[in-house]
Formats: sequence, C-alpha cells, structure tokens
Amino acid sequence: MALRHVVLTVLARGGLSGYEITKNFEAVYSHFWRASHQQVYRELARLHEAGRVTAKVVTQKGRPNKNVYTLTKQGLDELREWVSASTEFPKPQNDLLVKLLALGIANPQEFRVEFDRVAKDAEEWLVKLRGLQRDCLRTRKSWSEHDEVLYLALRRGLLVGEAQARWLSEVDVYLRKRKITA
Amino acid sequence: MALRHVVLTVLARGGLSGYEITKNFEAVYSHFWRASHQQVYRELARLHEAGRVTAKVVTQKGRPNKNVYTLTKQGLDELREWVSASTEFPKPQNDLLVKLLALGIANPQEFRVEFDRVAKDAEEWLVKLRGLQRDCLRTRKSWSEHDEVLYLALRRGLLVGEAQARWLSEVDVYLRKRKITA
DNA sequence: TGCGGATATGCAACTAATTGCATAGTACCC
DNA sequence: GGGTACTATGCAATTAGTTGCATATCCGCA
Repeated sequence: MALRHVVLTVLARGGLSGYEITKNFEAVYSHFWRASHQQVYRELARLHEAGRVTAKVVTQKGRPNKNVYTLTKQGLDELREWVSASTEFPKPQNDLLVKLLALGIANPQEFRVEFDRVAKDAEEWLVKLRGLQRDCLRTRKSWSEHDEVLYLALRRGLLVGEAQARWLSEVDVYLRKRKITA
Repeated sequence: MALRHVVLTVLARGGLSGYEITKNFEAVYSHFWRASHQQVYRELARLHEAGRVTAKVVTQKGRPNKNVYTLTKQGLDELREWVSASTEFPKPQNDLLVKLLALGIANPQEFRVEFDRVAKDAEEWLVKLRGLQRDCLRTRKSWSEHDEVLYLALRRGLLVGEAQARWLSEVDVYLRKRKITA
C-alpha cells in the first residue's frame, strides 16, 4: 500500500487539495512517483473514510472551490509507523529483457527499431535529469532538508538511469554481434 | 499486460506445465521476473481461453498428472507482435525515497535500523548476482543464444543493483550528516 | 455569446497483482 | 499408519492501478 503513504507524506508538509497533490506529483515527484488524479482522489477519499485526514472546503476567487485535506493525529501515527516498518524489495521486472528472450521467434529488424527508440528515450531522460541536477546545485547553499531529500531523489534517478543506459549499450553490442542493425 | 507475454515467451521454447513455468521463474528468471503459481495458472487459463495455447494432459508415474501447454500459431503471432510493439517506460517508484521525505516527522533511529537492513539486503543481492556471474562465465564457450540473453539479464541485475548500492551509500552519507546513526 | 483551456472533482468499469485457502497424488521416513 | 515434503492445480477475496467518461467553475478571447 504505497500510494496511501505517499499521499500521507506530502500532506505531512501541510494541507493540500487533491488537485495540488496531483500537480505536485507531476512537477516535483514525477521522476520517482507517478499517480493519476483519479488515483489521488480515490486515495484521499479512503484516507478520509479512515480518519487519517480531515477535509475542509476552501472557497476561492477566480477558480472553483477546493477540498483541502489535513493530516490527523491518526494519519501522522500511521505514517510514522510505516516509515519504520520493513521496506519491500523493488521488483526486477523488465519488459525489454523478455523481448530479448523472445527474439528468436520475432522479427529482429522490427525489434531493432523499437530498441533504438527505447535507447533514445533513456538518453533523453538522462539529459533531462542532468539538467535538473545543474539547476539544483546552483542553489545548494540555501537548501532545506526537504530540498536535500529531493536532491537524493534526483541522484537515484541519475544512478539508476545511467545503469540502464550502460546496460542498453551492452545489449547493443550483443545485437550487433548478431547482425541485428537498424 | 506483461505476464501474458512472459508466459508466451517461455512457452515459445517448448511445451511446459504451469508448475514447470513457475519453477522456471523461481530458478532461472527470479532476478528479472517474479510471479506466483496462482498468477501463472490464471494466465494459462486465459491464454487457453483465447486460443493462444493448447493444453494436453500428460500422465506421469510417481507424481500427479500435469497439463502441458503449447503455443498455437495465434500465440506465436501475438508474441511476435508484442516484441515489435512499443515498450513501456519503467516506473521510477521507490518506497525508501518516500520514507526519506517523511523522515522529518518519523523516528530517525527506527528508520536507521530499517535503512541498514535494506542496505544489507542490497549487498547480499549483489553478492549473489556476482556469484551467478562467475558460474556463468566459466561456461562461456558453450553458450547458446538463450544463454547469452540470460547473461544479459544478469548484467542488468548487476548494473542496476550496483547503482542502487551506490545510491544507498549516498543516502548513508546524508543520514550521518544529520547524525542519524544506528 | 460561445469556445477553448486551466482548475477542480469524481464515478464506473476493467485489468492486474496479492493473499489465503483448498485439494490431491506420491514418496519417504519412523 | 501417521507425519512431512514435494509435485500439481486452482478458486475466491482483496487490493492496486488504469482508462474512459462526466461534471462544474472561471477566465480570456473573438
């Protein structure tokens, strides 16, 4: 039950509406957590039902009203408990690898096109993260603790992304050896 | 719909029973795909329903009978199509990172214990993969194409695992800086 | 006044994954 | 004969995630 705790975590920094949480996910957390607005609203409804958050309608000018959710003591307790609880081992699932295993019966040329697209995406992802890192480091002096952790999130994206890119280049060597070229 | 294609892929190498597929997952594929026997049996039932596989009861001596599933032309076509189709970008979700974000309101000592456990698991995982790599490389001369791809699977596990370990050591530095020690 | 776009929320249906449980044959040991 | 373990299959309930659709407010623009 991960999304539940992610939502509790973002609410721990202050009350937010479902919409604001979703926008936060897209803007700040997108390189380590993704969730659709439907998921967020449903999760908020559940948390409210379970007494982990309180809801308050805030009237706005110039835009529709919003429901601002705030952690209750129970919500805070549940989050605290979760942080200390055991963490699941991340799933090693990878689609591209399965495709490599099925390559024997597939059309290698067509696969090569798809492989190149994946490799290009991986490179672009890395370029994007490196850009973010540069922007981040410029303000290093004035980081809050939250900024520090966001930087660690970025580091994780970079390290894992670089590993993936290196792996893709090893796969490329293998494909060339098998004369599977674009 | 990934498991479906994983099952098709393993069946492409020859007919197998649900039990054999499950055992295969545990023994050979466990470091890049995991699925419970319940998942496998259900997926086989769906594939059978959809005409992607045929089933044949094989009577055995000394053990219960089994259902051996074999790919049909339709199954082979679906697999071929999937291999060339576009691949989803892997999810960057990570629990430990969320826990770091929630650290401000949690018990740092308790988190440290859990963090150390995760780091230890990551190290053990790497040791296991390095052992597998050594065993693998010993027989390099006589590798089939399938063995080559299994080696690529191992390489992926190693590269990603090493990235994760490096990230954990960066997190460790951060935790020490904040005087969060075991 | 009507249209597109951002803000804001949510239901319903579907698909996928997890967990717990149930069954049954055989082998081997004590 | 009873207990344990391995082979072999599967249902049912729950939880999680995805996709499509629906609704409503407000702004700016033509």
